[in-house]
Parts: sequence; C-alpha cells; structure tokens
Amino acid sequence: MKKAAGKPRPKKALEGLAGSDPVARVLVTTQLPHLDRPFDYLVPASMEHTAEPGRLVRVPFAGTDAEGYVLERLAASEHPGRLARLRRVVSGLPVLSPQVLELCRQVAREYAGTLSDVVRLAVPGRHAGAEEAVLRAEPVVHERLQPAADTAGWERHAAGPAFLAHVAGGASPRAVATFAPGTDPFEALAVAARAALVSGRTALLVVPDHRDLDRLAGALARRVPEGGWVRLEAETGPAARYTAFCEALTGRARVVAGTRAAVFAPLPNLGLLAVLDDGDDSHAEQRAPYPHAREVAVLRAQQTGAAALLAGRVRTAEGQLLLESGWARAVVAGREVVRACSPRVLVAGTTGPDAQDPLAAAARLPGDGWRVLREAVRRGPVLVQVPRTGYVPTLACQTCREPARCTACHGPLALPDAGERAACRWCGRPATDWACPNCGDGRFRALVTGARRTAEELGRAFPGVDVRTSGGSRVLDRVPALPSLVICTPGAEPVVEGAAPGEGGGYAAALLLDGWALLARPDLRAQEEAFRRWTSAAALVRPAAAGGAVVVVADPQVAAVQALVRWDPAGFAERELGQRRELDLPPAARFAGLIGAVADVDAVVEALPPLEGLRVLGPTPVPERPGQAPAVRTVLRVPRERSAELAAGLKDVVAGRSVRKQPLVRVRVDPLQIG
DNA sequence: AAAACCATCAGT
DNA sequence: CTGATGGTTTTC
Repeated sequence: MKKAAGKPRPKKALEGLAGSDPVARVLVTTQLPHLDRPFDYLVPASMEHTAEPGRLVRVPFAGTDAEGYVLERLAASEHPGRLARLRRVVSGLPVLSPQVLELCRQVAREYAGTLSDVVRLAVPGRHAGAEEAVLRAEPVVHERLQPAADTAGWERHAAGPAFLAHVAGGASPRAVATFAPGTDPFEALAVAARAALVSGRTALLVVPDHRDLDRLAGALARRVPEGGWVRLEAETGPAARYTAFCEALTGRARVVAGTRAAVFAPLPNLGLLAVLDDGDDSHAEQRAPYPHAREVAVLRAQQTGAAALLAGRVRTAEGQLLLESGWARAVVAGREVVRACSPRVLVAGTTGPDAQDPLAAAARLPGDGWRVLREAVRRGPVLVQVPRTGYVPTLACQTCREPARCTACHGPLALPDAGERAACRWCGRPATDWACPNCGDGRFRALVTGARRTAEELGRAFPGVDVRTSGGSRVLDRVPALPSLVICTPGAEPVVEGAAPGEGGGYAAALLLDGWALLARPDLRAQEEAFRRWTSAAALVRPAAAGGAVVVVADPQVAAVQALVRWDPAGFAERELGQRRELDLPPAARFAGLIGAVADVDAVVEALPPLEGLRVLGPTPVPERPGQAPAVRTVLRVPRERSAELAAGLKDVVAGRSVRKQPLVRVRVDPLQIG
C-alpha cells in the first residue's frame, strides 16, 4: 500500500565488505532445536573490527531480525547460497568467551539441549548502561595477595591444609569436603578463594540461594580486597547482574560469588571452582536444558584444569561417586573432631519410660522429646524444624486417611490458616462439598502439620516463652542468644547471634519433627534429602559437651536417622551410592524424563536409536493441573556409559520433531524426580 | 514469521 | 510448454 505503482524502489547504496575475513559464523539464538547450528553472514566494512568472536550481533533471520553471537571470523563460507549481512554489532564486549562457549557446547551435549538454550543461561541479558559503565571504568591493578595464616577450620580436616596449600601453590587439586560442625562452610569457601588469588588465579564460588550468598559475601569481604570480588545472581536485578558479569569478563573482579547460573561466569585463568551444598535442589537450573551447577562445575574443572571443590555438611551420592572414581579426594574431619563438636542426637521415643510404649513412639512428640525441649529452653534458643510451611498443608479423610483431593481439579486440600475452611492448594476452590471417594466420610484429619500450626501448639505448651517462626516468605536471618523457641522450615534456620556453635554459642537444642513426612516423599533422594536437612539444622546446635542436644522424631531403623545419630555423612554417602548401584538409580545409571501427551512421548521413545541396556519406565500420568493439557511422564534409563548416546539420540529425535512441527515433548536429563 | 522451493495442473 | 497456484520446507 505504501509503494506507488511503477515507481522504482529507492536503492540503498551497498556498503563494502570487511577487508579481511569478511564472513562471520554466528550462533543465532532461536528456540527451534533443528536450527541449533551456526549460520554464516557477510561482515560490512564498518563492522570489520567490532564483529569479533563473542560479540552479540543482530542478524536478519527467516524474514525477521534475530540476535546471535559471533563464533568466528572466516575468509570464506561453505554455504552454497547467498549470504545475508550482519545488521548491527550490539555488545561492546565479547560476552561469549571461547572458553565459556566450549563449556556451553559440552553442557548442551550432556543434557540433550541446544547450544542456544545453554548460552542463554550462561550470558545474562545485556544492559547497555551497565556495559557502558564497565567499559568506561578505570582499569584495576590487582596486587598479588600474600598467603595468610587464616585457615577457617580447614586445619581440622584431613587433607584440608594440603588442599589449600596446593591451590595457593598454583596446582589444581579436586576435593569433596564434608565440614564438621563448628567449621563455617562460608568462611572455609572464602579462604579457598583467597588461596586461588594467592596463586595468581581467579575463583568461582556457587551457593544455593540469595541468603547463602549474603553469608558468603560477609566472609569474602573480610579476606578479599574491596572490588576484587563480585556477587552474580538474578536477585539483584538485570543491571547489577550484567555489571558483575562484565567485571568478571574484563578481569576487574577475580572472585565471583553467585547462585547456580554463576557457574558459567566468564572468569579468565580460573584457579578454583567451588559448589557449596551440592545436594540442594536450588542448584538445578529451572530453564531448559536444566543443567545442575555441580555437573557444570565438574565439566568446567575438567575442561579448564581448575581446582574443584564440592563442599558441605553432608556428602551426596554424586560426590561419593567422584571420590570412588578417583576424580576427587575426600576432605573430612576425624572421629575425635566430630565427637568434640557435634551435639548429642537422640531418636524420640527410644529412651526413658516411653521406649517400650508403641503409642508414645507414634505420637508427634514422645515424652523424652518433651523433656529435652523443656530443659533446653531454659538455657537458650531451641530450634524446631518442621518439614512444611503453612498451617495444615495436607488434609486426609478422617476415617481411611486417603489424601483429600479437590473435586474440581484433584489438587491437594489444605487448611490455609487457623479458623479458615479447607481449600484446594492449586485452584483455591473451597472444599465445601467434599466427601471421601473411598469411604464417603466428609470429615478431615491433618495429614501434615505446618510450621504455623506447630508454633501455635508449642506456644501454648510453653507459656511465657518467646516463639518465633521462620520459613516460606518470612525468613529470619538471625535470632538472639536468649531462651526462645524458633520454629522453621528446612533451609530457613536462622543462626544464633554471638559465638559460633564450635565456640559454645548456637542453639541449646534442636527438635526435628515429622521425620516420616520427609522420608515418605516419592523421591529417590528422600533419605539423602532428610539427612541433609537434619544435619544442617543440627550443625547449628552447641556441642554435646556444652549441653547441646538434638531430638529427631523418625523411625530409628532408617539409615538417615542412624547416620545422624552417629554423625557419619561419609558412611551414609557410601551406603547411599551402594544402594543406587544395586537399584540402577542415578548417579550409577543415567535417567532422562520425557513429559508430554501420551502419543508424543511414546513417539519419542519409538524413534530412539537402539541403545544397549535401555529401560523404559512408564508412561505414568503427571498430576493434572488446571489450564494444562493432560500429560504423562516416561523415564528412560541407561547404564552410565551410555549417557552420551542417550543424550545424542534424544537430541536428534527432538530436532526431527521440531522440523515436522510436532508437539513439544520436554526432555530432562537427570530429572530431580523420577516417580 | 517470511521466503524459497516444489509439485501439480489448467490453459495454451 | 508456460505460468499460476497452493502446500511444504527452509531459515546463511
């Protein structure tokens, strides 16, 4: 309509091409799996020097504009057709470094994902203002740090001092460290990062969440000069995130402390890669292809030759596998150290007059638990860990205990708060007309008691004692060292102000409630997860010699409970990995979850090339949610040696389906849940 | 989401 | 044989 008939289109004078290497190979960031390969473009003369590898560019692609990264410059293209020209060089910095690109390639391969998706995780969204500021800033001259005497507890662990010394000396040891109570993992990580700086290299530290990062930042600030380290996390917003990213890229910062995506930070000359508490689910990325920070760190350490450290209070089965395969060495405290700094742990209902009484043992808190609690609350703060937030987060039928589900969407029913009516947790519909489909009863019982209801109950049992809660959206960082009850959900435990547990501070006692609820989760890592959560709470309690006690309410026969009583994370991990081997579960075998409509999931399985030892588990229905099409999950299992083949096969099939515009099937290698 | 490609067929 | 048409494949 705008073109007048017959009038020739005004011809834009075509600018000449770059004198050298006039072709740029570009990774176009598209969502389509079958376009997961580079495309060649001509480089106009004006972009001759700016269109260097790593730069973000705009290119014409499939009729519209798209973004991409220059991968390399070439003298000529192998593409038989006509080449289009780069539109514009967007970033002022080569934000996708060759090293990070190679890491992204490996991650894409391992997780059956596209390079484009992985690069999206590795490079944060560009912020022009932030980039400008970094380009303009004065260059920083880093002074070589001298070794410090500060060892922050590493000296209490076998092979700990050696690990630090090797890192500081420029070597690249790999360790799985399990810190004893009384050693602050954040301080220990900061000391390890400093050791990397002493060797003239950089360090990358990854922690589960924002709150951990606050504590790590405190420890770093005491050891690394101002400006020498940065926080890299999504929480602080796009500008701050991009600034931190660019400071790592340009060498202004030599230590990056961040959450999971920071494992891709473009630090040059990497000396140390550390992941704290690798069992925490927060380390699993939420966006495709869902890589886990621990796995990325292992790949990157392998690739760059940096030292590697998996550290925490406990040891995961994956960490155990790295030890048993000889990839890493164990850093652990000796028996005497553990005995001297850990609290007394008892299983509720197994001591005192209740020991023989099955009714007492089945109660939410048997008598011996009450006695410890009553005694400890006079001496200081008492931590009460409750596995669930909310008031009564799960309801069941009064008579037959069948979990109560919403009549409209089959979501779980819950009591939102004291005095309120039961409602669905998914769709919010009040459950006025509910009757048990099993036995017809219309009455509820509490299947899980949440942190708020627990606080209410305990507050009544201890009149006059201060009761605080921490969890969900209201998390406390610290509590005063005064007699009080601190009710919290796992991971939201506040630290006690003042001295550390190893120095006589900390909680007088911890009460770990409803252990069965943690252990009963339909998750292959349920035991490991319960043990991890209990241990992290118990490590905040004073040593037994200072009166510290932990009461766990769970079945004393369960391995996780026994490991807690003996404070034996290494033994627990050995046993856990042994079992996973026997049952062909990860990390002994490789799993991949497929989610989608039945027909599509089946078609993907059908299209896979033959794989030795492949087992197909499912399909099983995925809980239906309002607004979502009914879906199923099928889980594929292959022996660990076939991982690469499985990933490659899945990637091919998914790409083929994408070309044919067939419905999406979500593929997740190493899914968190299998059941 | 657009362009390029390709097979098919009515009209010469 | 040519050019129009409509669906499919490709995307530099």
